[in-house]
Amino acid sequence: MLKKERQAYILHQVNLHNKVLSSSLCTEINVSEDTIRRDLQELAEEGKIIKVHGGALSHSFNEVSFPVNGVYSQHQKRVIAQKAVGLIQNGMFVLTSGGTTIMELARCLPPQLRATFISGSIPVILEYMHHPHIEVILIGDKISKNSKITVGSEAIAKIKQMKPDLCFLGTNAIDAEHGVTDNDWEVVQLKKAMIESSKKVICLSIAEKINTIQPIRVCGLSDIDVLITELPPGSPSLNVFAAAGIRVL
Amino acid sequence: MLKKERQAYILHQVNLHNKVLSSSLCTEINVSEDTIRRDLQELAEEGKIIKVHGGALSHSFNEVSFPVNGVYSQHQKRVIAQKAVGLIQNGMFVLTSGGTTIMELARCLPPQLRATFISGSIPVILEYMHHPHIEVILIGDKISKNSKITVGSEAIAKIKQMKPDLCFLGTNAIDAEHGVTDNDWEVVQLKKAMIESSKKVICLSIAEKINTIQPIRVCGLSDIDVLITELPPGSPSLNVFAAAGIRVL
DNA sequence: GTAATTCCTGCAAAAAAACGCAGAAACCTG
DNA sequence: CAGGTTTCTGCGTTTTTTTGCAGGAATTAC
Repeated sequence: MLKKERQAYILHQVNLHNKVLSSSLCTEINVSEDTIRRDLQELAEEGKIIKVHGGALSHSFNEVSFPVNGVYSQHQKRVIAQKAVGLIQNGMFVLTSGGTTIMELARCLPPQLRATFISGSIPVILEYMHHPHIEVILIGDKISKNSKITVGSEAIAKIKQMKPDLCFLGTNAIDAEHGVTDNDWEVVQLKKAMIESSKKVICLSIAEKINTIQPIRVCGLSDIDVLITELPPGSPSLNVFAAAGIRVL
Repeated sequence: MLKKERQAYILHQVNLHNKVLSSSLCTEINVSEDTIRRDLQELAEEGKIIKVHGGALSHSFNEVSFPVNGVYSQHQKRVIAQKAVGLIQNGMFVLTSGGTTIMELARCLPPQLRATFISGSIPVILEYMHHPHIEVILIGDKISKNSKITVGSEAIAKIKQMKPDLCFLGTNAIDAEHGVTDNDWEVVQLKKAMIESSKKVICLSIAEKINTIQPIRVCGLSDIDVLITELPPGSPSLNVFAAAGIRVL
C-alpha cells in the first residue's frame, strides 16, 4: 500500500467516523504503529485532521453539536455493522439493499478485504467506491428519488440472474409473526428478488424495529438465515427468532 | 515496445486501477525500473498522473485539488451548459456521459423541464436526482472507480437497446483530423455505443481541448451533429468543424 | 500512586529515486 | 549513404525516503 493511499484512507475514515484510533488503524492497514503515527502527524500538519493522544479527530468534531438521536442510533448501527462485517470473506459476492444501516456497514469494511459488492442504492454505492480493493457492481434501472435506489423490472431481472454468497438487508420492520415488512412497494419487490437469489440472507435491524410491522410483506422468518441486532445474542426479545431457526448475532 | 505505447499502457493502467506500482510495471513491460521512472515523471509533468514514492496515482484520486483551474474553467463550462440546455425539450429522452461539463449541464437544467435522463455516471446521476420533474434512469454494470461511471458489456448492451433523442458527450479531446479521442479504453467503448444508439450526438468541449489528441479514438467528425464550446460560433478555430457539416453553437 | 499505553528520539535496513555515463538505436542532413 | 546528432535505455553509484525497532519520556487510566 502506497503512503498516499494510506493517508487518503485514514483521512476518509476520520471524516467518516469523526474519530480514529491509531491502534485500530495499524491492525486494519497492517503497518507498525509508528507509521500510523507519522501519517497522522503529517495529516495534522496539513491541517486535515486534529491529532490527539491515541488517535485523531475530524476537524468538524468540535464545531457542531450532534443531533442526539442521530448519534445514538448511529452508534447502534455501527455495532450491527461490526458484527456483519465478520461474515464477509475474501472473494465473496455480496448483495446489499440500501438504508443507513447498510451505509454503516459499507463504512466499516476492513481495507484489506477483497470482495465484490452489488447494490442499486446510490449512497451505498458511493461508500463502496471509496474502498481500495472492492469491486462495485451497480444495478441499473429507474431511480426512485425518495429512496435513492434503482427500482423496476430491469433491476429485478438483473438480480435474478445472480447468485451472490451473501445478501444484507436493512430492515424497516421485523416481527416474529409477520416476518419482515416494509412500506415501499417497489423496494419490497426488489428485496424479494434479492432474497430469492442469494445463498444466505442476513437481516440487519436495530432493536427499536424488532416486533414492529409495516404494511407490505417482504418475507417470512424462514427465509432469513442470520439476524443481526445491536443487542447481545442471548437477549430475551431475540429468543423467538432463534427458536425459528435463525442464527442470531 | 515503443515509448509512446508504454506510456499509453501506463496511463491506461493508472486510470483503470487508480494506482500503479513501478515495480510491477517494470516486470509487466519488461524494462528497467529507470525507464518506468522516467515515463512516470514525464506523465506527471504533463499532469496526467500523480507520481508518488513507489509508483503513481490517478488524478481523480485527490479530486479536491483543482481550486485554480476548477473555478476558471467552471465558468466556461457553464456557458457551454447554458447553450446545451437550449436543445432539450419537454418529453425528450436524453443520454449523457460523465465529466465535469455534463455536471454543469445537470446543474443548469431549468426546474420546469420534464424529460428523462439516462446516464451511468454516479456524480451526474446525483445531480439529476435533485431535479423535481426529471425521470432518472441509471445504467448499471461494474463501476470504474476513477471515472465514477459504469462500464462493461452490460452497460453497453443496455445502451444499445435504447434510442434516445439526444446524446450529450463530454469530450476530453477533439481534433479536426482525428475526431474525438479519449484515454480510457472502457469509457471509449461506452461512448461509442452511446453515439451509435442516439438520434442526435452533441459534443461539449471547452476550447482548451480543441485540436488536442488522446490515445484512443471515440468517433470521427461525421458522427457528430452538434459541437458546443464556450466560444462564439463564428470563431476561426471552429470553422473547420462547421465545414465538416457540424452545427456549431 | 502505579501500571499500562502512547509518544518521541535516534538509528538501521530496505526500498526507491536521482545522477552520471555509455552503448545502442533512431533521426536528421547534406 | 555516410557522418553527425539526438534520443532512448540500462547499469552502477550515491542520495533520499520510508519503515520498523528499541529504549526512555510523557500521558492516561485505574
